[in-house]
Amino acid sequence: MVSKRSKNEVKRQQILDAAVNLFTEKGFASTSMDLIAKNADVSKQTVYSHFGSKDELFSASVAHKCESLNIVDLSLNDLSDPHKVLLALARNFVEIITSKESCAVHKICVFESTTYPQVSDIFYKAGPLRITNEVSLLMAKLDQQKILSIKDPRHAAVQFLSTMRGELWTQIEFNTKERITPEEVEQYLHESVAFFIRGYAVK
Amino acid sequence: MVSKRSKNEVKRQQILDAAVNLFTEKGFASTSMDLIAKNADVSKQTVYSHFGSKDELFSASVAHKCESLNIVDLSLNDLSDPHKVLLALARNFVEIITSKESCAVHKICVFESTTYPQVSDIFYKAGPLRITNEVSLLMAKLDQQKILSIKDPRHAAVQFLSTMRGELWTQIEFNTKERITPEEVEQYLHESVAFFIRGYAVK
DNA sequence: ACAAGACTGGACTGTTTAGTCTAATTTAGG
DNA sequence: CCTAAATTAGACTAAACAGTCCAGTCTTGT
Repeated sequence: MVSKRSKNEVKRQQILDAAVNLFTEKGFASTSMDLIAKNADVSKQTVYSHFGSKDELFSASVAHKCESLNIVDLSLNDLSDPHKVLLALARNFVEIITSKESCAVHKICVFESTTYPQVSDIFYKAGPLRITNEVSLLMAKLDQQKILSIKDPRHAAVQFLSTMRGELWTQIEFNTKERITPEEVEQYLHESVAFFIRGYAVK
Repeated sequence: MVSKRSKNEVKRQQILDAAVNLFTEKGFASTSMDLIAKNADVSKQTVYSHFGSKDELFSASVAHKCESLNIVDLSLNDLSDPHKVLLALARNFVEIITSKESCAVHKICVFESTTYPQVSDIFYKAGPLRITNEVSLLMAKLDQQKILSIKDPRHAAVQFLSTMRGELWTQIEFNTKERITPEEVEQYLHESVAFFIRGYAVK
C-alpha cells in the first residue's frame, strides 16, 4: 500500500513534469492551466491545491527541472595530459549544453528573465555560474601543477567555455536549417583545445 | 505637403516601431493588437490594413528592426598591429551585442525560433552569421599578411567572437543582479585579445 | 472642388483563459 | 468500517484578445 504522503508526491511530480514540458515547449503565456492538468492526468483543482497560481507553478517547475539537469563531470585527477583532459571536458560540456532538455530550459529562463528574475537566477546558478566556478578551479590546478601558465583562472575558464560553445550552439539557439556536422564539431573542439593550450603554454 | 505615399509610410513605420518594441518587451503572445495600435497612435483597422494578421506584423516588425540594428565596423586596412586591431574589434563587438536593442531582438528571436523559424533566421543572418563571415575574412587577411598564422579562418573567427562575448553577455541574458564592471570587461577583452594572439602567433 | 482612398473609433463575435465553486467520489489511516 | 482529507468533473465568472464590420471623417492627387 502506498502512503498518503507519497501518493501526494506522485501527483505533485506529475504536475511539475507536465508543467515544465509545456512551459518550455510553448512558453509561459501560451500554456494553459487546463492543459497542464490534462497532461499531468490530474484535475485542475488538484493543480491549484498543490500550487496556488500559475506563477508559482512556473517557478516551481523550472526549479524542479534545474535540479534534475545533467551537470558536467569534472572528476579528473591526472591532469598531466592537458589536451586529453580539456578535450574530454569540452566534449562533455558541449554535449550537455546542446541537449534538448538543457536548451529548452535555457530558452525559457532567458526569455522570462525580466518577468521572473528569480526563475532565471535558479538556472544561471545551477548552470553557467556553477560550471564556470568549477572550471576555474581546474584552471587554477593546471597552473599550480605548472602544466599550463594561467594567471587568471576565472578568465581562462570563461574563455575556454565560451570558445567550446562554438557555432553549433548558436545554430541550435536560432533553430537554423543548416547545421554543423558532428565531425566538424569534433574537429572544432580538437582545434580549439589545441588553440587554448597554445595560448596558455608554459614559457 | 507630404505625398500620399510617404504619409502612408509614416504610419507604417509607427506601427512597426510600436510593434517591435512591444513584442521584444512582452513577447508575442502577451502583446495585443489593441495595444500596438494605441502605442503606434493609429487605429486598429489601420494596423490590419497594413499587415493582415498578428503573425505577419510580427515577422515584418522583427525584420524591420534587424535592418536598423548597428553592425560591427570592420573598415580596417592597416593590420600591422594585430593587438590594436583586434581589441578595437572586440570592444565594438561587445558594445553592440550587449546593447539593449540587440539583446531584446536576440531574445525574442531565440524564443520564437521554433514557432517562427523565418523570423529567427532573419536575425541569425543579419547578426551572428554576418559578423562571423566578416571576421573570417579578417582572419584570412591576417594569415595572408603573415601577421598571424591562421589555418582555418572560420574557426578562428568563431573562437574569437565566442571568447569576447565573455561573462557579461551571459549575465545580461539571465538578467542577473551582479554584473561585471566596465573595468573588468575592459581588462577581460585586453587579456583575451592577447590570449588569442598567443594562440595564433607566427612561429 | 472633387473623388478615391486612407483613417478613425467603437461596437461586435467567438474564443480562450485564470481562477473559483460545488457536489460527488475516492483514498488511506485508525 | 469510519472519518477526514484528497481528488474529481464540470459549471461558472470575468477578463482579454484576434479579427471583422461599419459609418463617418480626413487626406491627397488631380
